[in-house]
Amino acid sequence: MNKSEVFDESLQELALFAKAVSHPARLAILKFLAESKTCISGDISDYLPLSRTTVSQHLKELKELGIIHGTIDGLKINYCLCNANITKYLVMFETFFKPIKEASVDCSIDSKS
Amino acid sequence: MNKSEVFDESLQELALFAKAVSHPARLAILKFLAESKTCISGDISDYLPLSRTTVSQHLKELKELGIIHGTIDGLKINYCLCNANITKYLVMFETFFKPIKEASVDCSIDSKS
DNA sequence: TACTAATGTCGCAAACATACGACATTGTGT
DNA sequence: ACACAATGTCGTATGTTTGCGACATTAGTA
Repeated sequence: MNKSEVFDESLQELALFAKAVSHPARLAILKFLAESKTCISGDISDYLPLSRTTVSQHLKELKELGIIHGTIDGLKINYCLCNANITKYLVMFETFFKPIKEASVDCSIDSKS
Repeated sequence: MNKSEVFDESLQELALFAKAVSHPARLAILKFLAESKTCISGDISDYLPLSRTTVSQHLKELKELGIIHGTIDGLKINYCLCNANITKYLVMFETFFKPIKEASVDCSIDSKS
C-alpha cells in the first residue's frame, strides 16, 4: 500500500532523514550525544524515560541511516554523531528548503485553511 | 503506548515538523507549490501518482501544521506556502542541528554500527 | 431547480511505528 | 567454567499512517 517508491529518489532520501528525526526520543538521543561529547554509551537509556529495549531500537534506526556510529569498548558501546552523513543530510535538507522558503508568501496569521 | 509527551516541548514541536515532511508525497507537494508560484489548486492531484483523496489528506496535514494555506476561489482552492510558519520551523530546525553538526566526528566510511 | 465540477470527509484495510518483557549474546572478573 | 553486566534481538500488543472508494458539500452553470 505504500507508494513511496514512485517518487523521486532525492525526495525519498530526504523523507527518510526526516522520518529518522521525527520522533522526540531520537531527537533527544542526538542532543544527548552532542552534549556528552565523549560519545558516552547507553547511559542514554538511564537518561531517557524509556526502556532499554526501546532506546536500543531508536539507536538502531539512527545507526541504519548512518548518522550515529557505535564503537565496541569491552562491554560498553560508545556512540557518536557521524559527521559525514549528518552533513550530507543537512545539505540535502537545506538545498530542498531554500527554494521552498523563497517561494513562500505571507499568509493570514490565523492559517489552517 | 505513545510516550512522546514526556519529552521536551521544543523536541516535540520539531518532531512534528519533521514528521510532516517525512513523506515523499508531502515533499513533492511542497516542491510543486514552490515551482508553480501562482499557488495553483488541486491539479496537484493530477501531478502526483496518488488518488485525489490521498492528496487531500496530505494537504490537510501540511495545513494543520500551518506551513501551507488554502484560499477558496470559486470552485477551486489556491494553496500556497506559508512564509511565517515555514521560517519558524526552519529556524527551529537549524537551531537544533547546528550544535549536533558541530559535535559530530569523523566516523569510518562504512558506518552502520 | 437540476446538473456538473472541485473539493472535502468517512470508514475501512493494509502496512508501519512504538514500546516493552523475555531471551540471546558477548565480554569481564573470579 | 561460572556468574554477572551491557547490550542486542524476538515476539507481540497496541497505536498511527497511508491509501482509497464511496458519499457529502459547496459553487458555479444551464
